[in-house]
Amino acid sequence: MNFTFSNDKPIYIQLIDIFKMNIISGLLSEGTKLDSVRDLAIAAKVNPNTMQKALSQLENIGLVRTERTSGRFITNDKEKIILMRKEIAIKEIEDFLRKMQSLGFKTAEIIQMIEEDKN
Amino acid sequence: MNFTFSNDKPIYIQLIDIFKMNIISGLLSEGTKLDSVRDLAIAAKVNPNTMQKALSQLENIGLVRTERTSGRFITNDKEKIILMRKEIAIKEIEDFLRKMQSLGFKTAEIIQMIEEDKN
Amino acid sequence: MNFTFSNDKPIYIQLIDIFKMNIISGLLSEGTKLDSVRDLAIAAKVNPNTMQKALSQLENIGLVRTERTSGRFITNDKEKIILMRKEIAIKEIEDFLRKMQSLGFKTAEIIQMIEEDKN
Amino acid sequence: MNFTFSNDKPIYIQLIDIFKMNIISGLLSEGTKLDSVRDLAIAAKVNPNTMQKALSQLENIGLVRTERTSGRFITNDKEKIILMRKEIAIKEIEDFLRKMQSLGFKTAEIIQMIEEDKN
DNA sequence: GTGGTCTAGACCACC
DNA sequence: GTGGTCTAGACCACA
Repeated sequence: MNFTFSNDKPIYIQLIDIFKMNIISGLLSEGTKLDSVRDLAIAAKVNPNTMQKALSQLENIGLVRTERTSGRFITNDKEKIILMRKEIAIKEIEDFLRKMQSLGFKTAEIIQMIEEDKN
Repeated sequence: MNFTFSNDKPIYIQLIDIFKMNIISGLLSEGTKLDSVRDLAIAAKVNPNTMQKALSQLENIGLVRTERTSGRFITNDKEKIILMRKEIAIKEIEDFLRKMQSLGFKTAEIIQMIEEDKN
Repeated sequence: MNFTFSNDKPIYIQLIDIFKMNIISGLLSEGTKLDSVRDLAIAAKVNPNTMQKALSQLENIGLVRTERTSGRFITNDKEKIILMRKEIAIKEIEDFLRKMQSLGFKTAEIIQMIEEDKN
Repeated sequence: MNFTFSNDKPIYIQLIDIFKMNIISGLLSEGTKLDSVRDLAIAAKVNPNTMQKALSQLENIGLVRTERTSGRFITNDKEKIILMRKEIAIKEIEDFLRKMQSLGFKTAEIIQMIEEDKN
């Protein structure tokens, strides 16, 4: 797992995003057992409190489940993961289009630029 | 000029963005004299120092020129403005594509979703 | 660190210069952790905001790196420091020669005067 | 006469420097009649008050003499001009050497860099 | 405790 | 009146 941080957003937010991405991409597949908070914190070179905060938010969203005695696991709910992927995509697209439109680009232009960027 | 702020980003950053957009959109055309710091601060319902901070950063980027005792002006450099629009667009597109790709979407899918969103 | 100010230049500019010189001279070596804004402000007998302004400009130049909650550090990039020393020197030399030449001195004369001054 | 201004120093100071340089270089030779404040102000694209301030300081130093009815003249005192040239040169050299030495350059290095810059 | 942001209000040089 | 600087002091998120 690749942990690199920018400093324009709180680290725990960036941790959450990293986990989300790794779950969606399948790098962390359903049911996988996570390392301990302490080990994860060490791996990410982050304060354990920060890692803790990220994980508990992931738990709130339902992407991670805690079992008191045996540790934390990625949810088994495959539907949930697919749904989240869709939700994030829609949000990203809308944000993107809104920004581009306020820059004065038409949808056709935007698509063209994406086509070009592909190369 | 419409000043409304969210609270997820510092006000001075939002001010910078507002000015940028107004410059790009042509609402503030090249060479225009800006109102005084104090007046702009009043208009935005913001402390003069906050407005000053935003404006001096705009000056650092080269979008605004300060004449010490006569006021601030939008750059005359039309090229610079066009360039900035392009730069912002490219940055937005790349960010967007990177995110979408790490969500596992192919360019074709992305374009299709944009097409659909249009409606 | 010796903080004394003249009043022909803004304090924050003088602070920047002091830090630069201390970095170049090695008094603040690469990677060093700086004291907190508040402590530095006290040491320099200056308002924390003023110190902050100086430090954030040093960050813009890339001489200082900020870690959001753990403090500020001198860059680790030794090359950058050497480069900066060189840049400042070149700028000073060019400024100096330009002035001397517009006073009507030839390079040979200038060098001779420097030689004499040495004694 | 070439009037271009930076904005790191007051304009009237820059005006004074420009006049000094032009006097020393001989572009304004001894005894020359200056244009009126108003015309000079127009030529320099500067507020007449600013030009006035510069000229009266030049008068204080004795480089310019005002004759109530017929206008302002560059001093006839050639010695004074030569002296001033020398003074400025010495000051510039000392400033320059002080700065270079605090950057850690030895006199020999400085001279070498000047030699190189010459090309 | 750390940096970051913001407000309020003052003073200054310059034009 | 203009921008620029500085102080004082408060509040916040983050670690």
